[in-house]
Amino acid sequence: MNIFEEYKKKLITIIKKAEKDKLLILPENLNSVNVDSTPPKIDFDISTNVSMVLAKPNNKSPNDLAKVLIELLKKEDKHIDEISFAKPGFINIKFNKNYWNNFANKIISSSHNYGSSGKDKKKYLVEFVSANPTGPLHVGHCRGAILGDVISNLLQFNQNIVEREYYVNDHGNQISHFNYSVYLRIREKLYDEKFPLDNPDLYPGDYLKDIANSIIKNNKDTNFQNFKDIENHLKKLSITESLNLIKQNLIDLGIKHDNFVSETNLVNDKEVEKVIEKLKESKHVYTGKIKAPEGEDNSKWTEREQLLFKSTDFGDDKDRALQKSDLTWTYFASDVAYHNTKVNRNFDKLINILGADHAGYIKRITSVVEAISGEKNKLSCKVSQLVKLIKDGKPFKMSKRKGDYITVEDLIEQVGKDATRFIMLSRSNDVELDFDFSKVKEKSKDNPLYYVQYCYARICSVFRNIKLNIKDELKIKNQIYNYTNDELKILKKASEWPRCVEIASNKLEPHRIPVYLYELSSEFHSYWNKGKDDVDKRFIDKNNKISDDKLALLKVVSIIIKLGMKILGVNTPEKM
RNA sequence: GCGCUUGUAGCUCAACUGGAUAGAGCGCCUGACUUCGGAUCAGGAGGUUCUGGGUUCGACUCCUAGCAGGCGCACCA
Repeated sequence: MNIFEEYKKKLITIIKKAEKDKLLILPENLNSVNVDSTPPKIDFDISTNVSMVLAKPNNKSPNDLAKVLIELLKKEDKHIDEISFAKPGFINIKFNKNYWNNFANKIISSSHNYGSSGKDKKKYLVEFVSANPTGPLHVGHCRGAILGDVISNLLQFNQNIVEREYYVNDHGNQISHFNYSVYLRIREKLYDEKFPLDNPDLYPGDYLKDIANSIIKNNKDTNFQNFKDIENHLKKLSITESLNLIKQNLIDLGIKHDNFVSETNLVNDKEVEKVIEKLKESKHVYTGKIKAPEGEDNSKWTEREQLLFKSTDFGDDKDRALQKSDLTWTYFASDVAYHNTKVNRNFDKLINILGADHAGYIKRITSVVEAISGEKNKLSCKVSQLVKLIKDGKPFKMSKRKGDYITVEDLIEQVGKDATRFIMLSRSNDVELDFDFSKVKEKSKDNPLYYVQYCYARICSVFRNIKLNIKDELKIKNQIYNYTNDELKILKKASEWPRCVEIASNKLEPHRIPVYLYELSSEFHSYWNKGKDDVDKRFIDKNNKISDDKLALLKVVSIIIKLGMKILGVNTPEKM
């Protein structure tokens, strides 16, 4: 139930009828006709730009046109309390009490899906995290993880089918280095050999000691003397160990993937060859040379013939290599194979969440998906920007190589899952995020999460006082309310919720949800405090009774906060 | 050099997918606790939306040319 959308439909019906009656001339399409909420300072409920849009084709000023339209609307719509023209050409409408009664009742009766649009349902695959299985997640991964999870939640809230997937890069050189590092940690433990900390290819982090210990403990019969003999076996063990660390991190963050897809399996199943054959047939793959980038040091550049994907056909600046000089596949090649399996699984839309340092990768992978599927915009990529960690007012640098970074475990332990999620989500994903560790920890009162949770807790406290359970369905016999202007202000905000969800979902911008919830909470807190001076504005009267008007209002606000926080994956405690 | 991305109040960020006088938080100044929970509220100061052009009835938003920061640029993933 989106009141703006409903009104737009109504409006268009009315003006189309007026066209038939030769009262108006309509332009070819009415796409630019909008029905919006009014800015807060304007004391109306909704506004439309229709008279500005129609001004030109009718050769009239918006003002003159508005006079005609206002008369039409007054005649056709019984819910209008007040309607007027405002410069530069808006028509503002205020609804009558009856309208808002119906509105409140509708929200209460549709409490589980208020704001869920359910139109244009699709089947989505969301790939996110996909961090190399070489160790636990760090704070940087965390933002993308939460982003992917909440985008999935949003799409599910709008009744789409969503699969969450993790692509496990368990194949290339980095994994081999990682595996060898685990091996050396095992030798360190078993044969008392020092780990070579100066080798930049190796992973020195302390967690490898834990992995090594665990492998030793669980494989007592294995002889670790010769690396070559056990390399492949050990690789499996190492990957399983580090994936378990990652999975635990994800659980701590409240995230659960449906599938983990292994790169090694794709390679072993010859999926890469299959897709390359397919792309050769469509002339998107050829053998050729790539030029060195200009302006960079290319003294080490050796031009050579190699298998290339023609991504320049799709607007990329150069074609991309599929095969390394040793004739093994590049990361890109197996990712092409992976995306081919995605396309074959018949999803309507694919979504990838990438880290900021992989943004340059987007063009080639969307190109490949277009080449395979023949569909433009089949795959959309979202980049999660860096998280700048700040500790005691100073930037805190991380290095995965040095094993010197804040883990998700630290983060959750110190800040908490809910605060982490809420803060990381409250900024647009393509803006860098300052995450001040000490601030979030110490001054938790300044945290916007608590502002929203507190709003919910206050509502719960009223329910407790009148011996009602917030979780129960609200039963009001006589569903007629008499809201004051202060209360209507909150309902007006509540009416914007479906639009917030719709935009957040269409643009894949979940930060709109926490921003909205904060605003809604703000309206509520403001009203609450008016009760200090004005007894009529308190929810509970002297006799510990509550009016139906106020009870319904509380229920409406609580419903939206609950739904919103659920999308964010954040709790709404009844007491704080 | 090329590509992507960001630039809004002192700081951190929003801005309803082109709308009205650009809004919050923090910080600064002033005020409200015997309360349905002060983790809250009311008010004040604070702006050339990086710059120049363009499209539009209308631009923070779109186009274009710059400026500044970030990320990336074969045989890593």
